[in-house]
Amino acid sequence: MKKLSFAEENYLKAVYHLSNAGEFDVTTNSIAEEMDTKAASVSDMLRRLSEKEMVVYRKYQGVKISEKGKIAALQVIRKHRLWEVFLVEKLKFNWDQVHEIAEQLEHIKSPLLIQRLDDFLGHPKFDPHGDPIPDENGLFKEKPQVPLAEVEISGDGIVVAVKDTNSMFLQHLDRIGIYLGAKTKVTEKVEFDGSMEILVDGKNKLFISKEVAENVLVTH
Amino acid sequence: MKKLSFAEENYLKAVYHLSNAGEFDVTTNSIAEEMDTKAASVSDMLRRLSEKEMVVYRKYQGVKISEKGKIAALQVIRKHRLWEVFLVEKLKFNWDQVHEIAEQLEHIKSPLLIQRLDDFLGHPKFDPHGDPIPDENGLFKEKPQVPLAEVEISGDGIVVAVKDTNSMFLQHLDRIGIYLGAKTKVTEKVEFDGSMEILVDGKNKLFISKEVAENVLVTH
DNA sequence: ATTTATTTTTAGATTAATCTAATATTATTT
DNA sequence: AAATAATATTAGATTAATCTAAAAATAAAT
Ligand SMILES: [Mn+2]
Ligand SMILES: [Mn+2]
Ligand SMILES: [Mn+2]
Ligand SMILES: [Mn+2]
Repeated sequence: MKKLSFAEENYLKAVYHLSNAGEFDVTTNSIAEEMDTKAASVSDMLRRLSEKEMVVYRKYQGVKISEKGKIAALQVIRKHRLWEVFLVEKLKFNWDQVHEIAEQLEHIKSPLLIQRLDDFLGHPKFDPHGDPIPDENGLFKEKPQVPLAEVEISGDGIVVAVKDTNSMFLQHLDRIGIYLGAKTKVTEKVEFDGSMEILVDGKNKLFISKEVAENVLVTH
Repeated sequence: MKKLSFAEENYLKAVYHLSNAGEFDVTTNSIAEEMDTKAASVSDMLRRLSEKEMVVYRKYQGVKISEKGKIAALQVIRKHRLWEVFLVEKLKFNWDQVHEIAEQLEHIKSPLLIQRLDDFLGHPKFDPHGDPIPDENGLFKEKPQVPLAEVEISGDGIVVAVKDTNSMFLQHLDRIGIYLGAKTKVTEKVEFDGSMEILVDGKNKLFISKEVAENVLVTH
């Protein structure tokens, strides 16, 4: 099994994520949108990934990631998230600055490097956005988590992850004072527009929009 | 100025190194040999780099790196060497294991990343092989250095760099006990084969071959 | 059940990077 | 100075990854 190109790794990651870790079939157009490319390019790449048995592809029917593909995708995801931890923990980047750089670093090929990096970082289990880091075998467990938007009134929680990792969104969270580990209590829910009032760490009263509520994930 | 491809960066680095930092013209064949590729591929790439004004290329006459090209090459070299320091100092790699990985890492594009990495490492001036690390402006100073082979008998020195960074050579140095910072005294020189006897740190008597003597650089 | 719209694939081009084989240029030797 | 050898460039293919436009398949609407 020859090693994958950057493009192939990126496609595999997209298929993995869009299928929710391999559960559903994924459409050509959804991949094109996710990767900001054209459907024609996707079809072509799917044919090639299929020849390498990284995906199960039936023309016009959608694509599923194979076991082999899932293993490869999870290693790329592992690298991405470990590098993000490195950037935040060691190089003092903010969590909104690390994604693009990790997109590059995730393609560095050296199992030993990743093993050493993992050691250096103390085997972190989650990245700066609360996403779980797969181990060498692709295994990981996620924290149970639910969007703030779905928490019932007066419900408590702890922020454990963000769904969107867009830089603007993360900067907004910084500005209003929401961070991983923050304690939340939903004090009011507005039916009309999905916005809500929450209490952060028992002291900061915040009004957050539906968009924010849907993209902040809490556990309790 | 659009950013350079990995291939372009690698060619630029080769031209820079082979020309001894831009002093001489470089031949097509020497680049082909250095990069383990074919002369035809080199000609093609030189034409393209020339269009981008990264090199001054006269067909059949050889190539010189331009000022623009030198700046680009030095930034890649800076990244390569900083990453090597990171791998050795922080991830506990041995100096013979870092080159291939740095060959990949040197192409990551993020000025901020390199600035932060440099901070994190404490602004090192030399890499694990004793090579100087250019600053953000491409400036650096090398230690005065001479191959052990050229040191006269009974001459003292300190090992400051290695000319060859091949893994086998570095492992050999590890085995016989030569390392950066070691104190050397030439105790005997054999005309016949260029080998010599040296005293390391005033206590270890070593016989070293011409090959070793030519690739260990000392200062005094 | 047709027709229409949407989605997906294929056909044909393009660009970067590589190769082999053929040609051209420059250097070296008679 | 001509012949030969060494070096370098071009011509023509190939592969990966992308694109636009055309064709094919599937889904939705009449
Ligand atoms: Mn990310
Ligand atoms: Mn992340
Ligand atoms: Mn190196
Ligand atoms: Mn080095």
